[in-house]
Amino acid sequence: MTNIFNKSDFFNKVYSIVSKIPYGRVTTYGAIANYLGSKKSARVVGWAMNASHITEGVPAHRVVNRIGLLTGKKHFFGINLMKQLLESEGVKVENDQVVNFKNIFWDPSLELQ
DNA sequence: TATGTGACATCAA
DNA sequence: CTTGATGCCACAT
Repeated sequence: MTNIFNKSDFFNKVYSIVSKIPYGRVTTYGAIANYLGSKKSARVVGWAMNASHITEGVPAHRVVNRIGLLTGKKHFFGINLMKQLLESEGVKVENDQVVNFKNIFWDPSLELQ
């Protein structure tokens, strides 16, 4: 695979990982940050998502916080968009929280290999 | 250069 | 259970 990260690694790494999230699965900011080596850098992952609206191939709706809460939904076009996208993939969302989150959680450090 | 903010996570009280 | 504080890194002003 071609490495697009030369200097600003974090952002591009985040994009790379997020774009690899399988259909119908979700992951967390912390999991990504942890995979990148800094477990406490989850905020930067969030920042990357914030800038991802200009980056294609980044399904930011598949990234939620550690409890499966759609904290970033308000940053989408509409409030319902994030939920709609997830539900259209088979991910059930109730009260802005992913149902069976544990079940569909996708951990890059475990499954990306 | 310094300060503040943020789609988070974790711990202490 | 809730609230507050701290760490982390990039970006905006």
